[in-house]
Amino acid sequence: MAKQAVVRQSLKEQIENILIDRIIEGDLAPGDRIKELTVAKEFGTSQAPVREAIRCIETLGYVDHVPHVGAMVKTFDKSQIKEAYQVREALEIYALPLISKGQDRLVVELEKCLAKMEHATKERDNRKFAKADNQFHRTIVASCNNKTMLAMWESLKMQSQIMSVLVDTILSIDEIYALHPPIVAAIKDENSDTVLLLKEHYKILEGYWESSK
Amino acid sequence: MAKQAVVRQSLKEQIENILIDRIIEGDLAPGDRIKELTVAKEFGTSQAPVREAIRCIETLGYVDHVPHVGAMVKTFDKSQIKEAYQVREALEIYALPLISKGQDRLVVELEKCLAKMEHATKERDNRKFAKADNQFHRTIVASCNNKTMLAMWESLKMQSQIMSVLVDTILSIDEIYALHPPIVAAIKDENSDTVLLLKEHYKILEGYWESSK
DNA sequence: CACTCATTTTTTATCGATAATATATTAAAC
DNA sequence: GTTTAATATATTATCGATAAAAAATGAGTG
Repeated sequence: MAKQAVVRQSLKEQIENILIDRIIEGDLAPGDRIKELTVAKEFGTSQAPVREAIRCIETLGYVDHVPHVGAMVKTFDKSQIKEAYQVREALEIYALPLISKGQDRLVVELEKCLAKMEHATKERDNRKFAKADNQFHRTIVASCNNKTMLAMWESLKMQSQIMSVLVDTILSIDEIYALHPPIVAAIKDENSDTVLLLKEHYKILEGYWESSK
Repeated sequence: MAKQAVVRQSLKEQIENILIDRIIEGDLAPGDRIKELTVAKEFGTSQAPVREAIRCIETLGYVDHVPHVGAMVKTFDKSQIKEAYQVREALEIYALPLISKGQDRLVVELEKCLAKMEHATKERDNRKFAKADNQFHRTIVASCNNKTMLAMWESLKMQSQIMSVLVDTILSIDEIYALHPPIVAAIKDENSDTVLLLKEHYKILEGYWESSK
């Protein structure tokens, strides 16, 4: 029988997760203030666990914090998103060549993501597309079995989320999709240069927001 | 007249910095427990700011935290250090080619680091060497003007610090030093493949601790 | 009307105390 | 003597209240 894990999360943890969710999901928009006592009141707790949660999401980079004034959801400008994507690129470029031949399970995983992306493209569901796209790239980073690296990559999800908002306004969802199948094909091929394709992918993304300043 | 900045740090911030320092400097060793009220008593504060500080250094990855038990300085095993060095490598490999020709100031900076490293090597001062070595690699990452990337690189300093303890036990300080001048030379040369040398650098490091399991 | 300064309000920062939980200790049972 | 249960102790988790700081308000002055 599967062990029924009794989840006993501290208030701080629960509040932290909820706040992060709200930021990621856009319920808390960049610039919005997060007032400690307001949140505390909402959850029926005291100020302390809320404070701790806020400080943690501050360290995680979700909010800016001015002493004696408070926390507000971070506003990302284009240059910060660009920076985040460079880091993503750096990590993925490192991970990709480590994918040894015959990683069938990985290819299957990536193809699943491709299918989801394609489906979302046809439905013009930007949010779903962004999610599948993220999963695609995450799979690449995860493939090299480096938890530290994966954690770093994931810590950028905030910026990636912001990016996904831009999809289909600045960027065409179809064009982004088109960048991915060749990468999977190259992994299967073994002779192709996967890294080159990935660099191309990021170059094109960068080109888009450079042109839309 | 230069503005005299009145530094007004919150207790939480001060405590956080002090604790991080202690961990980095080794005054708090891996496995050591950090008790909230003990720290609070030491600094003459209440528990609250100490708690916040500890939670922050927890999200920063310096300590592990077990609910209702407390925080202890993280113990890194070899595989985690290996992971951290892979991330360092990934970021530096990305940054290095971006260093365009004629970055004289950068080369000067790197040569300063080389000098410090050489000096430390002769004096057999491992700590000083590790510091200069870190500065060398940090300079490379910093060169690409990506604050996000630099922040990520720096978040690994904990692991790098641990690594420095191993210098001259597992690793010979002279051999590590020898890996660096060629990189600077290659940057100056313009025709040489800097990335290849950097990869070589990390391959050798990895080889050392692989062999010492 | 604009500007300064005092006043009030809002919100964070910190405190001291209590509740909840986990660990250590002891006692009892078999 | 080992195992189980009960108790005691240590420590975190949370609370409610107060202090400190910043921002907003408003009165007075040129």
